[in-house]
Amino acid sequence: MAKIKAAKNGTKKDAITKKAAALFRRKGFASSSMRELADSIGVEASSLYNHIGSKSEILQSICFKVANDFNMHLNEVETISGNAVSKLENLIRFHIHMMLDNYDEVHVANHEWKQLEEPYLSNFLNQRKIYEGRLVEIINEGTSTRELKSINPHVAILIILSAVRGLEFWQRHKKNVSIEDLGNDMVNHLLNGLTI
Amino acid sequence: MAKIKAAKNGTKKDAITKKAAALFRRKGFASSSMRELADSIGVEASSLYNHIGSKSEILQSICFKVANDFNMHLNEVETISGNAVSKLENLIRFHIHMMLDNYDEVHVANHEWKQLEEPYLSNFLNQRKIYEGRLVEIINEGTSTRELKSINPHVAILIILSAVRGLEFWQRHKKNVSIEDLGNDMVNHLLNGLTI
DNA sequence: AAAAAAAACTAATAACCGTTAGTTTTGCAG
DNA sequence: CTGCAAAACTAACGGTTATTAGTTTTTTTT
Repeated sequence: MAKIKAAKNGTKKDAITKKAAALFRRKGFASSSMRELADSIGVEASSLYNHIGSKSEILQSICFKVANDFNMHLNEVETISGNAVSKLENLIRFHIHMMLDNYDEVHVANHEWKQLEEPYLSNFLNQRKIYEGRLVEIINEGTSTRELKSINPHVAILIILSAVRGLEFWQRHKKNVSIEDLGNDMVNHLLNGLTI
Repeated sequence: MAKIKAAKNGTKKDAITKKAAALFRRKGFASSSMRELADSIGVEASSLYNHIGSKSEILQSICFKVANDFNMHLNEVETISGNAVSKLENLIRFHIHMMLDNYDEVHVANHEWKQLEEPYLSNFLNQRKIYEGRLVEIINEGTSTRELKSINPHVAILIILSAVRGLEFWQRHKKNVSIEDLGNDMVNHLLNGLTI
C-alpha cells in the first residue's frame, strides 16, 4: 500500500499534478490514462480521487497555473522598465526561463489546451488573446518611438512567441550551450536579425 | 447507403485521409474516433476498413506525405539557387505556403507525430533531424561567406522553423494581410531583425 | 442479363476508459 | 490504547474504442 508523497510546501494534489504534467507531456492528455498516472505514482487509480476531482481538473490546473505565471510577469514588465526593446528582451528571457524551468507544464499548456472543456477552454483562449494584445502594444510603443521598424506588430509577436515556444525542441543540444548564451542568441536574432 | 467520394486524380483512401486530417487537426488524433471520422464522411465506421488498414495508418500517411514535401523542396533549393540568404528566403516562403495551403496536414504532422507507432515514430524523427541538419549547413555556409552573423546555427534554424510553424495561429488575422506581405514581413524580421 | 468484384451495411467482440461505491488500512489526537 | 479522519484498497459500473465477421447492396465486367 504505497502512499502519495507531497513535496514540502506542496499538497498531494500538487504532487499528482506534477506527475501528470510529465505524463501528459510525454504521451498527450487524451492518450494518458488515470491508471497510467496512478502507476507512475505507485498507487491505484481510484486513490487519486481522494485528492483531485477529475482528469480534466488536472489539465485545468496545469494550464491556468502557466497562464497566470506569464500574466504576472507581464504585469511587472509593464510597470517597471523603460523602452520597448528592453521590455521585449526581458520578456524573451523570461519565456526562455519558463520553458526550461517548467518544461512539462509549459509544454502541456502549449499543446493540450485544446482538450480543456468549456468554459475553461474559452477562458484560456481569451487570456492568451489578451496577453498577445498587450505584447502587440509594446511593439507599437517601440515603433512610435522609432526604436523598432515599422512592421505588422501581430506578425512580430507571432514570430517572437513562436520562437520561444520552439525551445521545447531544444533539449537535445542543450549540452553545448548555456542558458545565457541561448538567451543572447535568441534576443540578438529576434531583435537584430541574422544578416550582417 | 452513402458513398465515399474520391476527388478526381485521387483514390477513396485519399479522400478519407483528407477528412481525417481536418478532424485530427480540430480534435487531436487520440481524441478522434473512427466513428466520428466516418460520420464526417457520411458512412459507417466499418466501411472505412475497405479502404484503409487502420487508424494509425492514416496518421502515417499524413505525417510522411508532409515530410516528403518538405524534403523534396529542400532538394531543389540545394541544387538550384546561389547564396545562403536567398536559399533561406526561399525556404521561409515555402514553409509559409505549405502551412497556408495544406493547413490541416501540416498542423497534424507538427502536433500528432508523437502518436505514431514504431518504427514510424523513429523514422519520422530521424527524417526531421536530417532535415534540420541540412538547414544548419545552409546557415554555416552563410556565416563562412560572411553573409550572416556568427551565431549558433542550431539556434538560428530553431527560431526560423518555430516562427513559420507559428503560422498555425495566424488564421484569425489573415483577413488583413496578404500572403505576400506576410512572407515579406517574416523574411524581413527573421533575416534583418526588428530594430532599426 | 448474369457473374464477379467492390463497397456498403449490421452486429458483435474484447479491451480499455473515467469514475463511483463500499471496505480496509494507515496515521495522528485525545 | 482508543477513536476518528484521511487515504489507501478491491471491485465494479456504464460507456466508448478500434477492429472483425458475416451479409447485403451497389457497381463493374463479361
